[in-house]
Amino acid sequence: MPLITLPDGSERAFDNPVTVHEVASAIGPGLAKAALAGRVNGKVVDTSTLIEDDADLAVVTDRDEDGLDVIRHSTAHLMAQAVKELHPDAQVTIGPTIEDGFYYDFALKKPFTSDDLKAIESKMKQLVKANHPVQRRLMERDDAVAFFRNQGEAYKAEIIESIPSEEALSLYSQGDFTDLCRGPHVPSTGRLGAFKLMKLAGAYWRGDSNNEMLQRVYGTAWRNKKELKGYLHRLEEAEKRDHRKIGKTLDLFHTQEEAPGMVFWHDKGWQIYLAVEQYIREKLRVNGYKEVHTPQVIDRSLWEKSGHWDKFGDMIFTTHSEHRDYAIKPMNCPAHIQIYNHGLKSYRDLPLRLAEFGSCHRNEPSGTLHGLMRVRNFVQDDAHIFCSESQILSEVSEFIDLLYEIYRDFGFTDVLVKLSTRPEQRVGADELWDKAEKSLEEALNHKNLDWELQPGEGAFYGPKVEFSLRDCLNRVWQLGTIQLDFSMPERLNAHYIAEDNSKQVPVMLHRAILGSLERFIGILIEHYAGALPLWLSPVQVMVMNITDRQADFVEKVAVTLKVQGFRAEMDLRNEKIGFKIREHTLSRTPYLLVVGDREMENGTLAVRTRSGEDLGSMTVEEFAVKLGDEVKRRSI
RNA sequence: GCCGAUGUAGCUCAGCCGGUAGAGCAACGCAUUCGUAAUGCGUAGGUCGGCGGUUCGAAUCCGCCCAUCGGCUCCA
Repeated sequence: MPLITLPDGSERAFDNPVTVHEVASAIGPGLAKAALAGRVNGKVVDTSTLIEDDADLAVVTDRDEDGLDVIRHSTAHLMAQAVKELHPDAQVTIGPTIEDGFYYDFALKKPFTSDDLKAIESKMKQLVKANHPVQRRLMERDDAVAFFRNQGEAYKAEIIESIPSEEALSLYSQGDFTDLCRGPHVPSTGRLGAFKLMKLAGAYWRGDSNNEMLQRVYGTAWRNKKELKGYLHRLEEAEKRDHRKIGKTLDLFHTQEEAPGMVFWHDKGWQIYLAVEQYIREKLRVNGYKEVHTPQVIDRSLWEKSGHWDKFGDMIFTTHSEHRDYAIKPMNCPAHIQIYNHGLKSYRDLPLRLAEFGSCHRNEPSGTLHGLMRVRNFVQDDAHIFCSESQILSEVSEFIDLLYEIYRDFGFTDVLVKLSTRPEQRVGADELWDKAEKSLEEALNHKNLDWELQPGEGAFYGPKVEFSLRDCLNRVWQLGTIQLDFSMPERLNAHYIAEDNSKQVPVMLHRAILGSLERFIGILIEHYAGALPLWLSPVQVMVMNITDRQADFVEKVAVTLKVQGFRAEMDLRNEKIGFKIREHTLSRTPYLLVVGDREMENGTLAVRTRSGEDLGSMTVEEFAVKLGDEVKRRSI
């Protein structure tokens, strides 16, 4: 006699066990028709699920987030069904939902082509029209293994074998297609429809690069056609923000075949770079860091001692001279320890914070390079803090404050925080790791941050916290990090004399806020779609004449602004003013100053913003004050 | 590194079945001196990513390499 409690608190009693669908029908035929799944005591289940005892039930429709997830998951199954019908020799593996959609991995000798994708999509549409009921049934583990082996589905059988034996296995069938799946799924294929197959990709079986590569098909799925269209439109808009595209059109930087993964900064891009670097330099100075500079080419013996040669040898660029092997430095830390080691240190010297904008090279695998986001030559706002164990918490804490302050200045508030703990391959005693992980966790909680744990993802020498932002296509990139290191100072003989006159090894904190400046600028460009805040804009002001008569006046204005430290340029070309305005608006110059006879007579400027706003006329002095104020406030 | 796709003028792109390349914008020249998102006319510009092969003949077909793009793996 189940008593069903609905989300609005109302209760309905039934004489016999009922399915979710039956409850929905009892409430109303409209709801029954709209039901995609049910949420029984918080767990999402099929509409065919039988409820035997008293329970809370919410009927899940497409207006529910869980409903959308069910749609996506079922669309993945629909795709697998279509693939099996078109390519009977394909083996299915896994097909989860992801943000905005789903993917499914297939094992198939012949690579899919984009034509195959079209064919699969049409087949999916046919299957939707056929409106196959989706049926769930349970199967014994051994039977299930036999069932899938029998169908030539070796991967599925392997998955089942890895599922704990006490768990019941559910199989879902639609038409001739049966898949192992936890579910839940929509009641029938006719409930799907707003989907599109997006791209093909390779993916390793079980995410392990030692395994064979499968073919992954990505798709997107939505509640209805309108939402799908909206999503595709958002994608198109996002692609316009791509920093590689903007970098080209705004003439910021380029890359070329002869130097893969390394950036040729053009003058405008370099202005941004310098503005960012100068800003950070000032922040570091105020916050007790000492800026240093170390060699880019250092004998390999130092990297052997630090342990990097062993672990990352194949990713270190090398060079040699007079029978000596050198590494082009992949990081600054061993060099900073050399500076630390120069002269005996006392506990009174700690914490010692050494910062460097050091150019580092890493031979990243070719397939991973990506615009400014993943490069082989980069500069970080890198620093190493040498401190005692008792100073860790306060140092980490202060670092987090500084990081958020800086992100805010750049206009970033949506920061993802992750704590990565000890990996399998590591150095250092477990007690040390316990302590290190705990102090990071403590610092994060102390700051009331939402953070995610990434077990086993720490560096080989210590745990770390990562701070990430998303790019225009929603891909996550790590920028800031703070990493505890109990190992390298010891390996490289760093010491200090403690209060009790004993010789101690300092703890080293590796930390960066922006991370690689290249990547950070890539994120900046995308975040602002090229229209950087005034203080970062490569050209802040463009002064333009209407006819040749005003050329001298324009030049005077431009020089006046330049002398005051503004990045002002002038455009004296023999072009119509509309043409010039259009060009400099498209190049995202924040302020456009127009000088005609009228202005020249009054000694003023007509001020226009890149967003098309007319700020009226003002004198150069007035404009310079306004500009200076805005730069100082770093207004966005 | 692995899987797949792509690579034509400075940029964006066209070029069917093999017959020695084409547009728009930009550039350059001339005219125009103009008031807030494109003035008109003209000129010039390409070893079709590289190397090799098939062919009477290759941007087009085949092979290898390089780079880029989308993923996967990796990321001190």
